[in-house]
Amino acid sequence: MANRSVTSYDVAKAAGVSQSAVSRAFSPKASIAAKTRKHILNVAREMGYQPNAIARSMSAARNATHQRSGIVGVIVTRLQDPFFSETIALISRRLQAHGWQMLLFTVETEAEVDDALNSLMQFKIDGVMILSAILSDQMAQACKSQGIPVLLYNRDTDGLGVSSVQIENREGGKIAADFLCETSHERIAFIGGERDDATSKAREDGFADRLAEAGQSVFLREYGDYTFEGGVEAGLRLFSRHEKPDAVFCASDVMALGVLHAARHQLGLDAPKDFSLIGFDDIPSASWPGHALTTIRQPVRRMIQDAVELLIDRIEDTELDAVIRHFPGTLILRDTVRL
Amino acid sequence: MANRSVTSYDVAKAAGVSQSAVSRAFSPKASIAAKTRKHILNVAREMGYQPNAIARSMSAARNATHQRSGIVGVIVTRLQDPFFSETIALISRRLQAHGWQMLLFTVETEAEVDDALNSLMQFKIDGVMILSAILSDQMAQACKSQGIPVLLYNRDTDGLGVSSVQIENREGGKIAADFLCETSHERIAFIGGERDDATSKAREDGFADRLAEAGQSVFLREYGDYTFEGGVEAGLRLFSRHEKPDAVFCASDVMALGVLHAARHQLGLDAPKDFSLIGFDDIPSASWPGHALTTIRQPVRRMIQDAVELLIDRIEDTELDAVIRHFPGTLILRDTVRL
DNA sequence: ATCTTGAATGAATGCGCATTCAAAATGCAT
DNA sequence: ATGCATTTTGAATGCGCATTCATTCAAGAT
Repeated sequence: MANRSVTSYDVAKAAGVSQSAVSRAFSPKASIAAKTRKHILNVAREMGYQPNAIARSMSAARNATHQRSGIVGVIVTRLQDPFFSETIALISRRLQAHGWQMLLFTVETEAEVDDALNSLMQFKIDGVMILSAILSDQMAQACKSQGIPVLLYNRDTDGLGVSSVQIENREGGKIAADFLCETSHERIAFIGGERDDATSKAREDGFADRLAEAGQSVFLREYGDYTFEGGVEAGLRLFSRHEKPDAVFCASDVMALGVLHAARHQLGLDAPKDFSLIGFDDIPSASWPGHALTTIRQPVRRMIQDAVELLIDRIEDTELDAVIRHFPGTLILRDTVRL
Repeated sequence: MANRSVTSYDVAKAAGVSQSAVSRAFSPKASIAAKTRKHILNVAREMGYQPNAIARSMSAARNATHQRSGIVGVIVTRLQDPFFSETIALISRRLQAHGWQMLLFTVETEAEVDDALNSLMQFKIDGVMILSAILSDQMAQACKSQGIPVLLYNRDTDGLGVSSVQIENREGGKIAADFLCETSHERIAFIGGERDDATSKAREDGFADRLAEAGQSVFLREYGDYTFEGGVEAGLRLFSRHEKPDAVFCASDVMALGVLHAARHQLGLDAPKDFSLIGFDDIPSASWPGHALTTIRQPVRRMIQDAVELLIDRIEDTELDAVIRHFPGTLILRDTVRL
């Protein structure tokens, strides 16, 4: 049943030319008469022929010219998180715009990244983007020796010699701290993602440092696992204390929304009446009228655009050096903080 | 710079065996002495050798045995929609659990599906899943002739002879209608996705039919483009009328949440006090305390599980017939309807 | 009409692997 | 030991394509 698919030889025979001619007809810059090309393309279309991308990349393997598979690997954690799904959607779009395909690998924990990369590498991907996770020295080395450019998105490179595009997490924490100090808050709490997650920690550190500079300290710290439910729980813990915080800074919007919903519907509190709330990311639902969450926005579009371009540039010119690019977050003032 | 990667020949030489032996060492069921295999695997590991999946699938191309690339294509629209991102996350997991990789293609409109599939097919994917979109007869034919199983998720197959896993959209609409009639609502409005989207239409039709059976009719119809903002706009239009609806059924939760936020914060109305509101999908944020949206739940986990298994079964046994599987939606009663 | 030049073409080759086929090695029973 | 059945091994092959190399062809120059 499953027809073996049409090959360039079949088309060649049908068109009365050689296989080389067929190949050339499908190679834009090849030397072939316009008339011949047109004829071949017609025959090919009728037969439903499509060059086999796999074979194509096999064949290309020996020319230094462009041994590309046309596939970029992307490794992501927490895809169900709105921030990441938005990110992936954008990456996908931009990659496609440049003619690349995306092989997407989801992992549960950072520890799985190495394995994921290993699987991906079997496909001889042209490059790889790793979102909010880091790879081991060893894998970084392996990628380098195979000539596969790596781009870390929202994660420090730790001297791995790979490119990176990231939001300034520490600065973001500082912005939040500055704002809360200036508006005379006194019992300022923090809710992180996971206790030892690098991103969360950087936001926490920047936040705590700036608070210290203002003569304050972090009133309470909780961790909400980067989920809505985690935010709810953390919020509940925070406000169950005798002395309640008058401000909460969350390392992600999803958790901040958890705090907001928990406060309103389980604690009978509200922001900004009873406390101020600041999130991080600026996901779409942060701006919904009922939320109006004040947050630190990541310029996602520009970051993704840069990330994709940086990666592609390195794929196309392997001599290029790794680039690290930082983007500042911006405070988006909405209704969850008292002024 | 870019080291040409290690091949099975390199390993063979280093291990003092033939290339065949190396290949066999990496093929679980091949006939090779345990000792030899172990030795080869050791050498390979030291050299950082990984079989090239591309070449592997090239080579396999001639044996009927298993000409697999190990890649499943997935085509999706509106990836930023929480419902789809959750779906993709689940698909990815399940595919990986079965040892498959996912080549993800995002499209803006259904019209792009054919092109997307064409791109994907160049990679000789083993199968393809298309989410909430349909493909042309022609492409369906092309897939069949190339022996690539297709699975449509949440879309009718229209006699295309491909597999499908879908929620019962008409039934879902009926459930909503039944409930609103039984609770004596009288001015029942509907908000669809796009006016001619098949899914939206099926929900609308089931809804309208059942309303008619109960001697009612759809009070007002609006369309919200499946987005939050669209829901807001549609809600605003609905409630700007002199005679306001006392119930609204939305073809998706995201739109329903738009209506809810608009009502509360721009219209000074609330559900269920001033009107009842029912969504569709049961996305995570529908259950957030501040929303507590009554909705028609899709059993996403089971649907995805079935979808992936159905597709893989057909990949592994091409003789299998296409299967169409329907899942019922369930009314999840929360706080946005008056009883 | 002849020569030169560049373009167009086809035959042959190799990318990295799995598999087939035939040869060699091993195990076992006699 | 000897014979036979198995298992293990290596050489050779082809998957579908792009490319190289040598050849042919067309077109302008003299």
